[in-house]
Amino acid sequence: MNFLRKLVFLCDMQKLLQNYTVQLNKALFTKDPATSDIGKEILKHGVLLLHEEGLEAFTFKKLAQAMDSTETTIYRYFQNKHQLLMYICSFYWSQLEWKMAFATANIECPATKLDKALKVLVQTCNQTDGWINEKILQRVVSAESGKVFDAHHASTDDLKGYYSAYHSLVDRLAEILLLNNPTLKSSHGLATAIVDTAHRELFYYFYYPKMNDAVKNQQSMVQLLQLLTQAIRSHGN
Amino acid sequence: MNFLRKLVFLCDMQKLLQNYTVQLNKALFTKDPATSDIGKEILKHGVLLLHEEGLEAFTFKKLAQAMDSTETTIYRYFQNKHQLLMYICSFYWSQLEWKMAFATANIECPATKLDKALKVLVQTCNQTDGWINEKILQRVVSAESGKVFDAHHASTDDLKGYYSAYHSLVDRLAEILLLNNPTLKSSHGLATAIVDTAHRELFYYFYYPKMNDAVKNQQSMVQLLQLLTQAIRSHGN
DNA sequence: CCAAAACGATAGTTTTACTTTCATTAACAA
DNA sequence: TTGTTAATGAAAGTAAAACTATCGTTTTGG
Repeated sequence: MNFLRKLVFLCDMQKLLQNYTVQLNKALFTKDPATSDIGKEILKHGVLLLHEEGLEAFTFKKLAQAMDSTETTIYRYFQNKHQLLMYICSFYWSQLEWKMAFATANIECPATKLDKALKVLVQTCNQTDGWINEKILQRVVSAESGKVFDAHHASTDDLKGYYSAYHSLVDRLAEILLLNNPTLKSSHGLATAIVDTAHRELFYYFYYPKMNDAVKNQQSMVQLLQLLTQAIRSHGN
Repeated sequence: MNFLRKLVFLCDMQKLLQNYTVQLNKALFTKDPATSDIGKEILKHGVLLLHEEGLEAFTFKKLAQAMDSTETTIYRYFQNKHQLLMYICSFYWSQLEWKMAFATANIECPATKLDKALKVLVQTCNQTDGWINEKILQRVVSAESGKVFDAHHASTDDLKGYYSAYHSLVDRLAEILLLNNPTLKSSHGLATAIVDTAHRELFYYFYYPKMNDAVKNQQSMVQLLQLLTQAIRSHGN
């Protein structure tokens, strides 16, 4: 793909994503924020405030002030800040899966498909003018998503819905892995490891750039994942 | 190494670890818990209670009750529950580094050294009779350590000390990686990714065993890391 | 045995994380 | 039009968490 085609491709995708909304699983909200203006305001300002304050210092009170509304209203949409964070993460993952699907569509070669999928995982978002700020969204998810995988969950039934966006993304990658090496026995586990690693790399890239020689730049993130790719293809042979 | 020698090795190591204490960095406490009996009680019961309740529901009040002391006393050692969690994680990492050093000592072959180092990372702890319950400690760290890597830290100066145990572990692994492939440019970044991946695998193994086909058993965790190993050795050649 | 540090007991403050109630507005249906 | 319902806002209140302060007692090390 030459430079121009790449540019057209990216613009096309960004345009399509500009007004991206999803119907996420019911375990993620009390009232679906995607169905009302005020719901979207909660998400929009929620992302910005989470970025400024971090999950610990973030409160519904501050959020209500920031979006010029009331605590009561926010509680009508989300049970607590963790549910809101999980919704936001799921939104991101769902969007990421969409990007991955788009980037790998109509590509026959398994190796190319995998390469493109991995690049999507570590691509930094720069779009700041959509109804949700994707650049900030990515930073928030990379910083806080580690906190949503909890060992102390209520019931295992809720779990499926709660993590469905994440799993959907992982599953898509797992399929691409299998295309590259049909003998892989733990494609799902590998896909999980890869997605998590990509998230961690982005986290270091954004917040600890000096701490980690591997993530001085994006190129090195891609390299790390390619290292994984290499291993995947040769595994079992 | 045959079965008997392996057993002797393990027993030896466990004995040495039985009364393991460390002087951890000053950024991790107000008053060093390793220097008093009550400090150790805080750590011991802290681990157990964190395991039962999870970080969210865990409070110093409950901890004080569990160890038959007072909130005030605990606050004399730790500023808040996050600092306590970080201390506990650092304790674990420090111990893990010790195990890694022990397991790889006096081994010349880089490949064997790496293999042993990786196995230490995904080895499940079963010791429950030390002054600290290692089995529970490992579960707590695998469940909660994701929450200590925060993007919203006070000053960058404190950071070095705050994460020094973690980095020390990563550095040791990075050195072993370099022995295996001196051309590696991002040994530190790779080591970070491997340690994190190992942690994640243990987390899935303990808490989501059915969710992830890769971690049905420990063997598959080792396989995943060996897959990484393979890649590391062949990288750049 | 004395001085200093460590600990416990009690009480108090501020903030968070919610819940409750009721009034207002917008929407839409008969 | 009017009546009904859903959505939001405003205000107040509660329970618990997350500390802080004071002071008396115990422990310990020199």
